[in-house]
Amino acid sequence: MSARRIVEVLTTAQVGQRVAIQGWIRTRRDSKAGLSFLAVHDGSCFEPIQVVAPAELPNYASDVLRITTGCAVTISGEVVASQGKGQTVELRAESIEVVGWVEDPETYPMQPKRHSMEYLREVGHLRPRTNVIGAVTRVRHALAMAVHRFFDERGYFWVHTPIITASDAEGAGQMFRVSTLDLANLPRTAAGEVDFSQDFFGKETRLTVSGQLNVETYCMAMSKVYTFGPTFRAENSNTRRHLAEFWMIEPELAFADLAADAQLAEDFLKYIFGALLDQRKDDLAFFEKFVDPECQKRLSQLVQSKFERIEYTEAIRLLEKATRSFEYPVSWGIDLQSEHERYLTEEVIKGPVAVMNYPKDIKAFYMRMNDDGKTVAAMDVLAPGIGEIIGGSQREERLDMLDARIAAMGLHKEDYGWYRDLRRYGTVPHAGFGMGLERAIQYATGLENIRDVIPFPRAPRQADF
RNA sequence: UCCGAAGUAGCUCAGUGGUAGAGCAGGCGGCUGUUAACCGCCUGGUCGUAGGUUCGAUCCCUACCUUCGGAGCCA
Repeated sequence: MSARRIVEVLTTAQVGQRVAIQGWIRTRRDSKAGLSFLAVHDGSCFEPIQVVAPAELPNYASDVLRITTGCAVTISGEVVASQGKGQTVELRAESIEVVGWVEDPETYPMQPKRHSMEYLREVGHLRPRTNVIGAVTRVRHALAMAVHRFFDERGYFWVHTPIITASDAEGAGQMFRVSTLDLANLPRTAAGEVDFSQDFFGKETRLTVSGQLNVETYCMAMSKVYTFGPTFRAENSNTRRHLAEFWMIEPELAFADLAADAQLAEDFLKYIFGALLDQRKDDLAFFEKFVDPECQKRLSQLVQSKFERIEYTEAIRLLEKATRSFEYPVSWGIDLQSEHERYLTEEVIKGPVAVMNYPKDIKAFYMRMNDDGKTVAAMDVLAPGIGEIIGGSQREERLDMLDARIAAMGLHKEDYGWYRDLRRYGTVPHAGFGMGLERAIQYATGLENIRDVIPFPRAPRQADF
């Protein structure tokens, strides 16, 4: 009998059917009525399956009564209607094989009780076995797959932009160095500087902080493209919202302006969160019950809402006439703080909003200069409960304007040779945005610390597992 | 990096200037178609590290390490 996933047994198996399952023990409860109850999970769904193990099993005393949380098992038996409350069907075991024992149950780090998220981070290799991390894993997968479906259905091509880059001019953010040089014995130039010509790539290289500049090259040929991959920041950020390694989604759309970009962002968010609501009811119900009572409501409201659009200048005006006070004072030209964004989306608009056309001095060099000469075609999508969830812009497609921006920001245009070429050869208006996958998962689940929504968090002083 | 808080049993925590307890987990027994089961007994800790004050420190002081929260940066 080949094994079935537990989700199939719970949802599609008929009473009377004989099936086998394989998984890990959550809990064991014994009844002197001559049976034991085993809760078994295999990751396929939130609910474990209840296995009833009768004392008549030949290895009941020798094996079943020694089973502890964490043991791996193969169990075959008959699907029966449950006599107890809490589940409709259960598996009446005809054979139980313990595939892998827990060698020291007393010190097995996972116990059938609620652990703190901090503790689970310390046992990152075992935390996937918990309810909460299992649920995160399924939610993360569902969102990632929805991202790919969304773009695929609309004719976008997934472009695998490089992880390693020789460009140190990608924009803000400290970068990790990539080198095979012997740190204890660095080659030096005559001037005494490190001689990177002897390094693996013959030049200085680092880990990418964004795939955007690279994906723009494919946008200028494939029209609709996106990146979806790991991104790295060497900032010494010690917060619950930052990672040194995270996954980012960056679509880029040719022959498009800022309005089209904002519409794409709206359609995108509604699609991926709608898919999540549809596919992961079990996990979202868990998050709603134990993590964040608002999470499902927040998602369904976003999916059903019409996103507002307001100008940055209008946003400032709304903030200036707010009755409440802010820690950071508001005036035209400032970058919006988290408290400002939350106020706009939660108390003024009461829904998602795209804030458009920001002052040029607080935005990146590649964003398109508006005719007013003061603002650039940037947009941030703000959502209740989180603030900024997406940031994007129309890109500067005019070479002379781009060069002026590069110069004005103290950058060197010779560092942007291939990027400038895109403006010299068949340039077109184009736009795109970026969204951090982990931020989206936090939004969906209500989990407060970003280190709990990525399998193996990388942060300052944290690279375990 | 800055500000604040915390590090006591496998886990979650309580506690006192005279070297420590509870619940859960684990072991044994009892009971029960059980639902993080329940009841009894037992096992289990050089109280983050290094100094200092003191007759004596887990408790007071200093430094360091780590974690958590906030800020900055941002996704």
